[in-house]
Amino acid sequence: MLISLQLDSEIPLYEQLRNQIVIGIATGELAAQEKLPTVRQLAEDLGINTMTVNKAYSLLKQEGYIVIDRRQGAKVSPRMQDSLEPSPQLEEQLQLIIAQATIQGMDQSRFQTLCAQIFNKMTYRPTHI
Amino acid sequence: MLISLQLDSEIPLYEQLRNQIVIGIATGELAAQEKLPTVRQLAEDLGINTMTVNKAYSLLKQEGYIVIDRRQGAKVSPRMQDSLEPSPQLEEQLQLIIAQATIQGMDQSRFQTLCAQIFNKMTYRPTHI
DNA sequence: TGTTTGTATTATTATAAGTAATACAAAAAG
DNA sequence: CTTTTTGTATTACTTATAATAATACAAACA
Repeated sequence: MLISLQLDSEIPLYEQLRNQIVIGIATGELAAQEKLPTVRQLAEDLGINTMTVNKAYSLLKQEGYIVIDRRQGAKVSPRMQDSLEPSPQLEEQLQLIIAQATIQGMDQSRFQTLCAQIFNKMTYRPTHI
Repeated sequence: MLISLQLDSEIPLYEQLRNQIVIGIATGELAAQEKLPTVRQLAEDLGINTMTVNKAYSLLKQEGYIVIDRRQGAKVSPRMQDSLEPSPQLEEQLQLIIAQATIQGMDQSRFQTLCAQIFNKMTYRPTHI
């Protein structure tokens, strides 16, 4: 999986890394059970510090996106829990985005078209038991 | 307009303030041409520093959401420019949100229902010339 | 002429980001 | 058992940002 970091971004490196891995999981570029690079390997590839990668991995682990074995390394979680209701944070973020889009003159139909295009790239399916 | 800040949030105060004003404009709670409180007044009401409010106002001004006269104070911009295409930042943020929603088990139809609910609260309409 | 407005300036404190150098425990391989 | 590789914990340092504080200033209006 290709990861590109913007060093001049206002978004912290560990957060950029976390976000791209989340997107990678959702698009299917990172399959379930797939093994992620080691923190040392990824740090070397990206030219950043080991602890910065570790911070991203720890965050992903805490959020449930990946599972970490001491020796096996980091793997994509087999599946996420189906939340019956959208998380409040998701709703807040979405409200802000829609507010900005509205003020910029984007109407609902164009917004939904954009959403549909993005959804079409998401091949992630929770592994039902 | 009611503004509530979370002091223990990881989101900076000036950014929370900026976000809530943007949402207020989109929902119509803040009408176009409406005068915002002075930085001193708002700072006192919220119990925060004047410069923190000023930072939020400066950001909103820079983004085009409000117009500032030296004596008149801050007003909601009469209208925003209709951007023909969605801004890359909007698309990036939306992609991340949809990725997270997908992994959490939310499908496209439920997502669009949520979007529709939020859109229904947005009464902002650009003032066409 | 005052008063109120946003703003510029300077300083201080606290927190976060990023890097760096190690060290350690667990697990697999030899 | 020994070695190697894994994530992780620790400590330290530098830099940047957030927030507050106390002023001061120029523009605009009554």
